[in-house]
Formats: sequence, C-alpha cells, structure tokens
Amino acid sequence: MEDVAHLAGVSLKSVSRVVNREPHVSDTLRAKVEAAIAALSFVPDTAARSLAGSRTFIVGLLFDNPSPNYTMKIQSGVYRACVEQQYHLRIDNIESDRPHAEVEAQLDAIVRNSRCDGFILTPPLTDNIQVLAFLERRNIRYARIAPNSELGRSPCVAIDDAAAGALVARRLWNLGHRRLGVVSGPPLHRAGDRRRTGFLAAIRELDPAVVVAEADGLFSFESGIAAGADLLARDPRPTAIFATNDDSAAGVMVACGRAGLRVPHDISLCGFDDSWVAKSVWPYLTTVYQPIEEMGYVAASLLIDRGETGERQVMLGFHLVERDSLAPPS
Amino acid sequence: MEDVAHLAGVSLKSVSRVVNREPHVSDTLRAKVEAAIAALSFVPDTAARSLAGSRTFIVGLLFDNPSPNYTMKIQSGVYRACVEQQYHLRIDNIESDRPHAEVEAQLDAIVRNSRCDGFILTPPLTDNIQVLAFLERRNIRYARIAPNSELGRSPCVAIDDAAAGALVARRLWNLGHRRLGVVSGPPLHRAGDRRRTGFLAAIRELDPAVVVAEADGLFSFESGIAAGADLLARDPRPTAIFATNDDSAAGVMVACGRAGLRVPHDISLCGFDDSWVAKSVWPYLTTVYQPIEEMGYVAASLLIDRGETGERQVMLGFHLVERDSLAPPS
DNA sequence: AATCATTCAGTCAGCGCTGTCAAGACTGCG
DNA sequence: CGCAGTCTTGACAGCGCTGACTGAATGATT
Repeated sequence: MEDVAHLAGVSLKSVSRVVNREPHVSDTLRAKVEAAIAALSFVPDTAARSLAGSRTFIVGLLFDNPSPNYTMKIQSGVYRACVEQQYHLRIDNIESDRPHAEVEAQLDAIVRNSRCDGFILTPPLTDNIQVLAFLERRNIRYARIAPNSELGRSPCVAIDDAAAGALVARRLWNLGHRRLGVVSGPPLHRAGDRRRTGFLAAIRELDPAVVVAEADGLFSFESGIAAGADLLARDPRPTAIFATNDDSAAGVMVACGRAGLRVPHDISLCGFDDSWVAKSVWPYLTTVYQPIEEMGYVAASLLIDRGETGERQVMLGFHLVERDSLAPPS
Repeated sequence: MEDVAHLAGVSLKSVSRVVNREPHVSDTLRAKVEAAIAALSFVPDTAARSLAGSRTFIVGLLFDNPSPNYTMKIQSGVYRACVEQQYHLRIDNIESDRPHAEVEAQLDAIVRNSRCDGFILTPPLTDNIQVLAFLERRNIRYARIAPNSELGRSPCVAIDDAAAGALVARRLWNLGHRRLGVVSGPPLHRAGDRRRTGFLAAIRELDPAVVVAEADGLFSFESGIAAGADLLARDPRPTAIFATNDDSAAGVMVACGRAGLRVPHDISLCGFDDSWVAKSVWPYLTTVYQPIEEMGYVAASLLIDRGETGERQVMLGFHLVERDSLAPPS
C-alpha cells in the first residue's frame, strides 16, 4: 500500500479511503490512486484489514445435514456474491440435532474462531430459534434462506412455496386431471408443507368437490417409493401425482414402474426443486425450478450490503420446468 | 493473549510458544499456560496470526465443474481436517476449460487475494499441468486428489482404480458371468480408464478367450442410457455390465428397463463411486465404494502437516458395496 | 467582513500476534 | 572448577492496514 501511496503522491490514508470507497474524496485524488493501484495491481491484505478495522471481509455459511445438491447450489451463489464484493467465504457445519448445550458450544467455537462479518443460515438452521437467539445475543448479523417464520427478524430470501404448489395444481388441472395425489414432506419442513397446502387450496378453488389423495413422504427416494405405492393402491387411482420434492418424485416413479404403470402415459408426475435427480430418472421429471443458487447470492448480498439498500425480505421467482413426466389423462 | 500471559505469570511470547507447539518449552510452563488458556477459553486471532507470522491458517480448496455429490464429500473431508488442526477452509472455483491466459488470471486473482498456506486440487484440476506449474512458480504448496500422472510431484491421495476394476471383474466372474460388458468414462478421465483396463486385465487373466463388450460412456446418466442400449443389442447379449461410474450405471439400468430386462434377474449391473445415485434407483445399485470424504481429509492433512510426517503419496482402500443389482446369470 | 459548517487530506497510534535477538539457567567435559 | 555449548525464557519491533484526530481550504450564512 505504501508503494501505491508513493506512486500516486498521496498519503497512506488516502489510499485507504479510495480502497474503502469512503466519502469526501476528490475525483482527482481518486483517479490518481486508482491509476496507481492498477499499475501495481495492488490487492489489500485481508488479514491486516480485519486486524486493524472492524470488518473481517468474511461471510460464514452455516450448514446442517447437507443435502449435497442443495448445499452446493447455495454455496456457489454465496460464493459468487463474495467474489464480486471482495469478500471471502467460510464454510461451517453445525449439527443442530444435538442437545441444546452442545449446539451452543459448536456455535460458540465457530464465532470465536472466525470472527465473521455475518452468517448465512440455510434450512433447517434457518428456523432454529436457538441459533437465531444465540447470534442475536452476540450481536452478530445473519441472513436466512427460505425461513418459515418471523420473516422480519432478519434479512431473508425465499420463494412463495404456496404459490408454487398452486401453479402445479393448475397445470395438472388444465391438462385434464381430476383424480390427484400429493406426497408430503417431513412433518417439520414448513416450506414443503406450504407447497402441499398451496396445491390443495388451488384445487379446492377450482372444484371444491375434488378430493386429493394424500400420502406421507420424507423427501427421500425410499419414502417416495412407499408413498407412491400407497397412492397407486387408492380407488380410484390418481391420474396425476405431485411429489413435493424431486427425490420423492423419483421414488414415486419407481413405484409406478413396479405397478406396471408408464409415466406419463398412464400417470403424470410432477416434482419440486429441479434438482439433479430430475434428470437422473427416465422419463425426465417435470418439476418446479426454484432459484437456489440465486437465493445464496441474494442472501450474501443482503448480508454484505449491511442494510444500506432497502429490501430486507426478498421473494424470488420460480417456474415450472416442463420435461417428460406430464401428459393428459389417458 | 495478554490476559493469558498475565494469569499464567509468563511472557506473551511464551504463550505464543505453547499455542504454536514450539520446541524448548518446559513442561511446567506449558502446563501453566494451558491452564490459563482453558480458564479464559482463549482462542488466538487468526487475522493477527497471519499478519504477524508467515502462515495464514487457511487452506484453499480449488474446484472445477462441481459434480455436487463428489464436491460436497471432498469438501466435508477437508473441512473435518481443518477443524481438527484449527485451520480455516476457503473455497474457490476455477473454470479450467477457458483459454490459457484466462485460467492464469483466475489463479492469480485467487492467490493474491487469499494468501492460503496451500491448495487442494480436485480432478480435473489435479492433472492440469498449467495449474501445477503456476503454483510451483509461485512457490505455493498443494496437495492433489486422485491424480493420474506424476504422483511424485506433490503430496497426493488416491485409490488404486485398476485394482478396483479387477475386483468387480472377479466378483462378476465368480457369480458365473461369462458374457460381460463395460461402459467407459470420458476419454480424458484417466481414473475411469484405469477402472476399465483393470477390469479387462482381470478378465483376460481369468480366461483369455472371453471377449468383453465395450461401449463408450461419458459418466453421465444420458450417456449411460445410450451405452446400455448399445451393449444390450450385442449378440450374444452380456449377462453382466460394469459401468465405470454410478451415473452411467443408472442410465444402463433405464436401458435395461426399456428393453424389458429386469435387474438383477435378467442382467447384473455394477456401478462405481457409491454416490448418491446408487440409492436413487431401483433396485439399489451394487457399486464400488471409494472413500471420497476420506480423500479430502487426507489431502488436507498432508497439506497442513507440511511434510513433517513421511508419507507423501497415500493410497486409500475401496470395497464393493453389495446391494441389489447383482445375481448369477439366469 | 467575520463566523461557522463542511469537505478534503494527512498524521499517528495500535489492532493481536510472531520472528529475532539476547540473556539467564543449566549441562557436560577437560 | 571454569568454559563452551545447549535449553529455556523474555523484550521488543513490526506485519499492513484503519479509526480517531487534526488542520487547511472552501463555501454558506449572518
């Protein structure tokens, strides 16, 4: 930095001002400094910055029970935001199903150790009141991804799961399906539940007389097989099934195969997530895309911007990805 | 740290010595300091350590084209090693399929920006000579995961892919299969090729007269469908197929389904990786487990140990995970 | 014309640790 | 018993940057 200051003929502090985009810097000075920075391809030292200043230029990403696909996508979005803003990304893992005290200890170790500027929370951490309270007590900023409660409590980013469920409902309805089935997610997964209730509500609105067959799923492939078998055994048998995530949809597809039913000729099937499974089954799964990578990006941006911009709650879009698992009832 | 020194009645430097496990520290002093550290639950400040010293306590993990599953597993292994050694993990992404100069620029930005103690390289970066040369030119340490060439060039960790291929060959042979098929990986994936050649060599040894049907795959689901269809059309039709990764094995399974063949009753199928796909198909795939998470762990340990321990090249074990896709020929 | 507010640039201490050097306490050996 | 050599501890500067402060110059206000 000294070299830069020398080359530009200004003080160290002025270079610092330019680097940090502080106000009260004249255009000529800024220009000189920027030229010098470019000439020397100067990069400020993160360690020194965080030691001297109050920021650390690190955002922490907290995970729990990583579903590889989801986790990876969130991470790459967060990473992209970090690179753009010259921040670093630190990953940490929490096992939130441990006893209270132990979770607290894990958190404590992480925050002591990493002095992040803030954390990004992914489900199920997102709705873990204990974690939220801990962070608030320590006065640590955090942003949440896909929270299910107390949206105002922190910056957060999500999609409208109920509306997405309704979208699927309308699509199946418009195809002509009147005997519908739905596979739920784990009991505590509120987002999954909102997909289900949104679906149900939309059908009820279309025709209150239609009853939708329901089966319990756990968002796993295996649970999808069971739920599918369950649904297929109903009388009358559904002509279309909405599984609230892709893994269980893949399971339902296996159940269909075992029952001798071909997708989509004999039965239509729709998943949710547009995860990697959707293209690892045959036929390729029609599913709802949710912008997971983008959610990571937005969450990180929210955190880094330090509330300078207005929006604290961001709702992102979603859309149906039409592939090969939907058809009119035969 | 000052508080610790005070409480233990020693100098700052002595605390530093204990924290860094430096030699020439008496047991009594160490004990005093450790007690004080525990009492105050002191955690050294990483920023200050890296500013003052030569180490940064950060290991960088370099990725390219993340296959979510593999990437996640590597990452969690590396993470585990980092936590144990009080290091931090930084993730960075390289797009190595760009032109030479651009890759160089990406690398340059990363090393300038993050001053890591070393990097961990995953395939295909592992065998990218350009990346290796760059790091060496800058005198930056690195460890490689599953390299295919110049093993001695750096610390690295891998499995014996050829032996794993041979293991599959013997298993299928012992089941009684004599008409065999194999699905290869992408042309440049050397590890995949060694699985294939290891398989072929083992069969040749068992009976030189047996010819193995071969089909080209790309490690993708879709390519597996095509390769499976190809193999199934041969005359005589193979009774067992070895796909050199799980994704293509899943594709082969679809091809079998479409051809009206049931796995494993009509045809046996073996994958490789024990990735998450292996349990997202029905029947569950018998496959070769390779300790991906462990490879990440070992690579990070190799990097952090700074060559103090002897082993620079570590070969890890693998084993067959018997699930439901193998049976004697019908 | 005098006063005050505001913008712009610079000085300097110090963030929390480690590397270097030096001094004191030992040890072994002639 | 003395001297070189080794082990153990401490003093202190300084890593590269930023926050708090100071001072000068400019503009706005009475």
